Amino acid sequence: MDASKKYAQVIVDVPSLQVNHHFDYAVPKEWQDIITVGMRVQVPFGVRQVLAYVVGFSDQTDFAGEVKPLAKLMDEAPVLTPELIALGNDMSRRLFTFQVLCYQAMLPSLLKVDYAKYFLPTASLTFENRQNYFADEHEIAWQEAEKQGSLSDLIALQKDDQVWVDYRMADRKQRKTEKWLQPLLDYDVLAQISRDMTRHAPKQQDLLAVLMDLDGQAIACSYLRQEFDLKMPTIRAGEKKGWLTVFEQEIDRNPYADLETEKSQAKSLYPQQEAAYQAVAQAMDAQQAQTLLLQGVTGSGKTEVYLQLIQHALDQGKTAILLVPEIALTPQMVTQLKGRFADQVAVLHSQLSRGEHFDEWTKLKKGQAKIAVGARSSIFAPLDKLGVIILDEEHETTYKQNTNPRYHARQVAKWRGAYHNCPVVLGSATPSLESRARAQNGLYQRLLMPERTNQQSLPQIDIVDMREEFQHKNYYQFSRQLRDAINATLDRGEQVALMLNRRGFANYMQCQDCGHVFQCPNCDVSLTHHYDSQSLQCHYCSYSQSLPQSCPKCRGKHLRSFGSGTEKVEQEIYDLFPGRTLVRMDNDTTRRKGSHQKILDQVANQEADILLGTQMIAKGLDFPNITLVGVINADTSLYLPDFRASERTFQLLTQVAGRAGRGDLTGQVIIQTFNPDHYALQFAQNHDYEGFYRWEMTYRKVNHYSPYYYSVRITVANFDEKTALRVANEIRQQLDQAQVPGTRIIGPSQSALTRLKNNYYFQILYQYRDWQSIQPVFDQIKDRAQEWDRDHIHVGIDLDPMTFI
DNA sequence: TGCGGCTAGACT
DNA sequence: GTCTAGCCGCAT
Repeated sequence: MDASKKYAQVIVDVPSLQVNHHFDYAVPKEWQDIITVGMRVQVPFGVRQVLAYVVGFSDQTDFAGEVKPLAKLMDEAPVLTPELIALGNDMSRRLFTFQVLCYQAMLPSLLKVDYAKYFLPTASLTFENRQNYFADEHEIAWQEAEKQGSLSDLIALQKDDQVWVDYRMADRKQRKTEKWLQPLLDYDVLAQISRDMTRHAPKQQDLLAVLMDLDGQAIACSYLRQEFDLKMPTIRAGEKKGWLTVFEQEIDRNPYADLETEKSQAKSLYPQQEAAYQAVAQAMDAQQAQTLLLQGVTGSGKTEVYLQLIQHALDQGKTAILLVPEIALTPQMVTQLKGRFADQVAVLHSQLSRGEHFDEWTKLKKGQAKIAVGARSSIFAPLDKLGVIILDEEHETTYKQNTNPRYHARQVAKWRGAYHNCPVVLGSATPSLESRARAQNGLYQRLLMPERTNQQSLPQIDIVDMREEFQHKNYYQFSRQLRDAINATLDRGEQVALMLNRRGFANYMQCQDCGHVFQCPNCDVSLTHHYDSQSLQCHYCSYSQSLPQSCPKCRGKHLRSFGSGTEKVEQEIYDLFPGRTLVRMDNDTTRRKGSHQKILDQVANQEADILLGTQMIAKGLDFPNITLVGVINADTSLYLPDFRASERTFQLLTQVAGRAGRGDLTGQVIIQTFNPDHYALQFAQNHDYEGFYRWEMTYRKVNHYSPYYYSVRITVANFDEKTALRVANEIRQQLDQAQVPGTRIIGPSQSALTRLKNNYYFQILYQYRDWQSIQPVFDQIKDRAQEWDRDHIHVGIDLDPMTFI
């Protein structure tokens, strides 16, 4: 017995400030040898039973009250490693959120539990009431009572001691099992039984023969049925005679069982790839927790470098994580990975069922798979001995979670890299300004891959001024130039990809005559059109103006609000290009499982002439026959009320341009815009990331934006507008009073979506330089949030937000 | 005095 | 987050 395991320290599954610390429970003696840190347990918590995570042990407790014992162990093996427990602790403090939410974020949803309550009769329940409420049932689910309207009656009966409430907790984890049999007797004994059998029993004889063959090995019962036509009754009969024993064996679901994979070999690297590979491999060999920024143009062969780095980790007896944006996790990509690493890789993504997700996770946990590939949350893959962590398309904003815990996978990656002494690779053609700047300052090592591996030059990019189209009375969303180019491309038997830029859903106002976009005089971001108040508002500061009638620049009267309304495009394609086949790829058409693959197959088999899609088509598609890429509307992402709007647009355009000319054919790109002179478009046209970086850094510096300043976004929501604003002002005051040097406070201002779910939203933007210095004041705000929450005033803290809507 | 509604604070 | 003891106000 282990005396130091007298008490278990647990974090309960209750996301609330008052219980955001560990509780001590007594460990029953019989569990002291099997319980470990990281297991899930069931504990009595007040009158309820709740789930809790074991985070530590001690042989004494500070708690003065009655220490209750653990109720149940939920796992045979821990689900969290000591590393992940420490990470969750750090994360929660850093992000001003609850520890338990961090643990939940790390685990497959199948490891959550469902809570339920049941009414059960006591001895004093009257006959009449039993007839009335229970009828033939021995218990009534709380939810059921609620539905049938008998809840208040039953609660009354509870007070009268006629019924009691049973609090239950049900594990969602249910392993899929199948029946196996274990032979119990030796060959000689079985042979003897076989000889001694007097009655005519052919099936039994067959069974004995199989058992002799097995030589003590366990086997799936289903195998006996398939191969020897021996069914369960026969086997059960053998069990009764003591020949064998039947047991339930856990099986793995394999979501990719039907995926055909071709074994792929490591390709030889080009010199630029080799140099990048060597730099990372060196850091891996030296066990250095270094961050490397791999800046390679689209088509420069980053993926092959990743694959070989992962191979290097495996060769060292280590493991690896590869993060990709969800959108890039196409069946194509999975096939490629499985081809190289077969069963060594576990792929985690949102289209897997809960069970499948859990099984993939389990493979990592058990060490059956050594490589985790997936979207954001895969950064928590339960792997030991990490050799390398790679984030592909590191600039993608989807790496930041936009619900609590609002973590950024890049930040977590660096934390884990430091823990394991392994390098973190950030790959992108268009790195985030933050990462690029860190490379500039020497915090990251910068690796360049400026050439495409197919030796093709980057595609020619043309910018079309849509204002002119408008003036020539072309009211279609297709310019004459794009129409001609589409026709020419299709006539050559090649394919076209068209991107509809629908980022975000804030509406900005633009003059159709001169392209002028209404912007905030204070903040240098575009104003948002609020339909309810018929005004233009800045939601950084509180600037507001009534809806203008004419353009202040050219006096034109054709003002239009942009942001959505792109449904027409599909119809226009049918009108303008009759007889051509079109496939659409957006959130609506790819939601169903396998539909993504179907669309891609259609394009690959050239069953479709035109691929029309949202941002989705900008990422990771590789079709040699697509030679023309058209961007219908480059502007929508340019005028989001967000200081990163230019950066996003530049990245998006560069990426989508990279889809053209992947094969031997030369690519062409046409970008339609009302703002042909905007620097994001100009730099994208010239494939000039460095130029964009320098220009954008100046803008960020002047306006105190990231990476010069970091920010925290505080949101306040309440059904009453005045209350929300009052609390927002209170918070503003509190921040003012804290007087942290080097900080700036903007707002409160109305959120772009003023009223959502019948709540009014206000936000404050707090710009800071050093997290340590702001921690105290935000801890205070977090503490008060509990009070406000009681009054349904929801205060949220988002560290380094990615959106401002 | 008895009750319903509400809220502060406990939950190991 | 969920629960309850204990408080208030109101009706008896």
